[in-house]
Amino acid sequence: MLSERRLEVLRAIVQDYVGTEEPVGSKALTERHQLGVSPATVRNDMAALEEEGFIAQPHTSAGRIPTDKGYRLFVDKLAGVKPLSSPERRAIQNFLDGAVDLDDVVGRTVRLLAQLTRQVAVVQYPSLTRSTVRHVELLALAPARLMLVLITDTGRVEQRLIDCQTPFAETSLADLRARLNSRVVGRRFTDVPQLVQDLPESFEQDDRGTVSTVLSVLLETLVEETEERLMIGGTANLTRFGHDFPLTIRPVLEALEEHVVMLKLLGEAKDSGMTVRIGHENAHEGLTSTSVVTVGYGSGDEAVAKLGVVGPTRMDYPGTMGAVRAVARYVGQILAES
Amino acid sequence: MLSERRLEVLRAIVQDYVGTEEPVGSKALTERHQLGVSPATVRNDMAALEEEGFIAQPHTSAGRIPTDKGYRLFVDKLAGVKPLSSPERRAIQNFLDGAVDLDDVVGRTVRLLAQLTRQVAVVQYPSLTRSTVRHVELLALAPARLMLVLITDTGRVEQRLIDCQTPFAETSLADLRARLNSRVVGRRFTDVPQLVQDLPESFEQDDRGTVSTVLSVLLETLVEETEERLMIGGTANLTRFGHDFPLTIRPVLEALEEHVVMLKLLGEAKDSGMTVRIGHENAHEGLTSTSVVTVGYGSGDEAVAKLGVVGPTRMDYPGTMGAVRAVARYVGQILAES
DNA sequence: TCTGGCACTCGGCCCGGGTGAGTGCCAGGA
DNA sequence: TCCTGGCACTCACCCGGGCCGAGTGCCAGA
Repeated sequence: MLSERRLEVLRAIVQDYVGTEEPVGSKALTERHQLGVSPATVRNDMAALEEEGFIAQPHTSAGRIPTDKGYRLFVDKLAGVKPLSSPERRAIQNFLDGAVDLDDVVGRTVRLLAQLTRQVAVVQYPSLTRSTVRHVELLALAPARLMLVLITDTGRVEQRLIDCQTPFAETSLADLRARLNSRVVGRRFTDVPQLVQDLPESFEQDDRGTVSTVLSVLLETLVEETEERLMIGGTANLTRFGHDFPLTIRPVLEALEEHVVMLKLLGEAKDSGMTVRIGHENAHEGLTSTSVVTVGYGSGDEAVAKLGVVGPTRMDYPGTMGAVRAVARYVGQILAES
Repeated sequence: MLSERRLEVLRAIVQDYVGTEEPVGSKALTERHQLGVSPATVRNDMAALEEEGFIAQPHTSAGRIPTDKGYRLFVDKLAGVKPLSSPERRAIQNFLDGAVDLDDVVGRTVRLLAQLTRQVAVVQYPSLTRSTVRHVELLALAPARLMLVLITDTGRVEQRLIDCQTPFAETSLADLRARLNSRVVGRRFTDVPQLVQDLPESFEQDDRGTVSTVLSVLLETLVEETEERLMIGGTANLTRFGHDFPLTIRPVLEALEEHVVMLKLLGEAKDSGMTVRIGHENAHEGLTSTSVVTVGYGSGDEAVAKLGVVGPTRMDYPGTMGAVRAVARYVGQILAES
């Protein structure tokens, strides 16, 4: 295994490279860090680190830069999570407290995270799958035209139009509304199908068709809307990516716009705790030169969605992880209050 | 005024420059276009065009490139709007027909427009100001907690939580709901304040406070949500912008993320017909090297919102204008159907 | 008014030398 | 055994000079 000092050298290399964005050499290292040994010794350590694949040289006679494997070791063994300063915490709280509805909460979170980390922020809307029903509303827009409105405990609202074959009496509508709500309010979305299964039978012959239609639209909505939504911001920070722009940035922008891709990415992360995926650890090929830091957040103990940032592999991991974790906590609090 | 031929030369310069992205010289021009004159003559014309500020030289002994003023003349006098091919039209219609709700319509429109023009697409959600009310719903979530849901004729839904000081009987709630709807359904949002002004007076003393609260939240929602929303896509196309990346692209990304800025931009455009703002004609300084093509769209005769694209000043104006106009028409149709 | 000719300009490219950061290796010392 | 100073070597980068060619402006003649 690598000696203590070699790990220390790796840490120093990562820190310097993240700071300067330039390959770091042995002399510069000994000058900037108190390693207690000479450049020559560091060179030997570097040779060993390179042998093991933790660092690499862009070309002969250049300094070293960390590889994905090197960052991985750094994140796992060498880096802590840097807590935010109190002013930063206060700023977060103040900023999030001003939110008026769910869209606003998510929007503010994205902006906050992007600004704090100076990277691209990704925030998933609270998932319907893990949410519960706050209310189901049925409105008659016209004699044979209904609107279904679904409200979740996280404040999300979904609506659907329903065209019925036959008109539906206002009293029956009120009846259906009441029965539907008494069954599903407070229940999880995943349980709804079972809970409403036998509902049509309890209605009169004439209304059964319409009731079935309404239920099928409701179930459809549940399935469709289980596809999660997300919001992305801070893409301007991509310009701080590196020198060789167009080629690096383009696939990243494309991946970010494909929400399906991003959702898959979030889905692959652990449900609880922080996940860091570095460079080629990301399956999507547009993101192989980026690192993704994600964490779950929720209104209670349980995570209802995830948020995170996408940045260059040469990012400030401790700082980023600290910011991501802190933001997730505060968003959780805000959601719990509303 | 400029002679016919000089205009022709300008047109040729714009076309070639847009195609090649390189300064165009007199010889190349005569070779690629049937101008019927020699390079020397063209040089004289170019000198005149430069004198008038329509074209410029990046440096001595280089070809000419159009200035903003040159593009302006091109768009106003020389360029038509290129209609789309029938396959393209069919593709648009097919793609948009699959949309299930308003979010989906807007989302698909953005993607479509971005793909068609290979530029950044901006689509504004149908405006509340110019919309009419389809339905107002009031739900009792708890004895002293209501939810207000506002549904527009374009399918947009807004909701707000209301905390009341005193509980509100279900019958009063139904009463309020009915009276509210009978007054505002089918009316324009801007007319709502007047229409509900005297509503509290018609209620019993006990309920007046709550009714007032509800109304004030309703009016607040109208004001707040008159701030329009928009969706943006195709930012990956920014990478095709030019050679000198980071500096060009960064302010554009920043402007695009500031929805307020973009909304202002759309607001400055004409309500009907197509608007093209070229380079420095855009007030926001992040966008002075871009051109913005916008057009209003709506479910009926009247425009309810705008959409458009943001691209480099050296864009294919006829093609872009054709695509923007066509998409706007089809979106209008889709909205009218729903 | 257009044309061909001509001299001129200047950015881009290639080449070659100098510079310096950084390396690998080795022999000597703790 | 491990660390250190010394040394030769490599190679990216910078800089200046020279060549090339596209493109220009001007002018005299048709």
